[in-house]
Amino acid sequence: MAKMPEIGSDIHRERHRAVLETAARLIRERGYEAASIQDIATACGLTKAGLYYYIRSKEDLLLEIMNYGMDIFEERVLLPVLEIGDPVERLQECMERNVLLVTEERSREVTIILHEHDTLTGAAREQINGRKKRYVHFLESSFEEAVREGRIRAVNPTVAAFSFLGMVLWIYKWFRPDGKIPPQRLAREMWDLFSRGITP
Amino acid sequence: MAKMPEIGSDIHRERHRAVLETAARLIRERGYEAASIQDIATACGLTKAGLYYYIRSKEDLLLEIMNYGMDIFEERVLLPVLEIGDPVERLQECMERNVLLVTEERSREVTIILHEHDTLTGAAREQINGRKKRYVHFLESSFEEAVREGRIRAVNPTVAAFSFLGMVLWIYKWFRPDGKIPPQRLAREMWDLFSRGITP
DNA sequence: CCTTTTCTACCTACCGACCGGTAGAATCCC
DNA sequence: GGGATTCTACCGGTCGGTAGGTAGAAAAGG
Repeated sequence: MAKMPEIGSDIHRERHRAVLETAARLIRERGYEAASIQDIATACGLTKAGLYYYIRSKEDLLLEIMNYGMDIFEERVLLPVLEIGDPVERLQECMERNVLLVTEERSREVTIILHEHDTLTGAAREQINGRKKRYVHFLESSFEEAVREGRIRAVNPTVAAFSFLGMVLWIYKWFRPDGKIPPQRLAREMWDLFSRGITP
Repeated sequence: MAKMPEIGSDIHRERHRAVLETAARLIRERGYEAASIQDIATACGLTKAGLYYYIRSKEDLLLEIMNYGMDIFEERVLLPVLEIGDPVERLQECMERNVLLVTEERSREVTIILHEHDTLTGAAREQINGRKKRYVHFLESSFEEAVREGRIRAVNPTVAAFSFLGMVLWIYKWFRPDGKIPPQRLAREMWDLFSRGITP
């Protein structure tokens, strides 16, 4: 019976992270089901059995990628805005950071979390769903707070949160890095639209 | 060499449509790659070989489902609003119809088009992309027209179109028919948000 | 009206390829 | 030497797809 190293060395952890990133790239490009373990192993410069030295199973690999992605999201989006006092300014900064996260090349792999939202099962699914829900609740609370303080008009916080998320997260489906709209401008114009609407 | 019936009888066409709808349900529930031909055949009450009497290949089945879905979308959303004179009223009606399309049980299978947006390849993919782009261009033109006529303020039509789409189409990821928000109310509140924004 | 042929709508049985995953040996590096 | 790492070789199962057959209805022929 093969044993998994209980405490990986630094170099092991580094290798493991490299596997996650390579696997994430492939899964984002082809989708989870279409990207086979063989493909992923080859892309990592390993055989299939060699890859299994670093992962427990294909589904666990996906879970690890999603948790890794959520870590990046929280580091680059959620945590930096958490302590902004003004709820409107907080939401604006949050949208800008989130737009940049899903548009910039080096962090686009987080969109696996978006696309494969129904792929995991059981406890793994619940774990990721829990982390996602924290974000939704954060948005809902911020909208509630902004309404309470009279900073925005009385909107339904849930509808506002999911509209916010829809605008921002849908981007991964259509945005092209070589297109006409640079990420920074997209973030600005999207907030302007969300903030003031379309009426004159 | 087996030959496909050139002109299907009415009963054949009806069977074919039933196959599409059953397959669509399965593919929406499990995803295209995860729903096997065997699963689909069994769900249709056929053997695998029997199913192939009605379809040419798995990918062609997906293409047919997407075209079928686009037909329903155009019938229930696009065509009815096409001749509304006022661009703002047109966009509002369009959002409401689109929200209802993706939320109501009997038409939810159209969301396969949304989720599997990168699954098709080659000519099939181009065909569906073409039909999708018609919708994007319709929205962009409507925003342009509304700006030109001074009915809305000067927003970027592309950003407005994709924000509109993001809010509306993201719904399939989170909406639950047994949740707290009925489709009709969601449509109304989402338009209100899109129209007036959040500022007081 | 009855037989013969043709066609529709499936079936059984199978194909080669690939799936995720593993046992156990070989190799590498300290 | 001895653990860490990666290999070869293989497992049973399933994948999309197909060759070829057939029951029964419909059409054609006498």
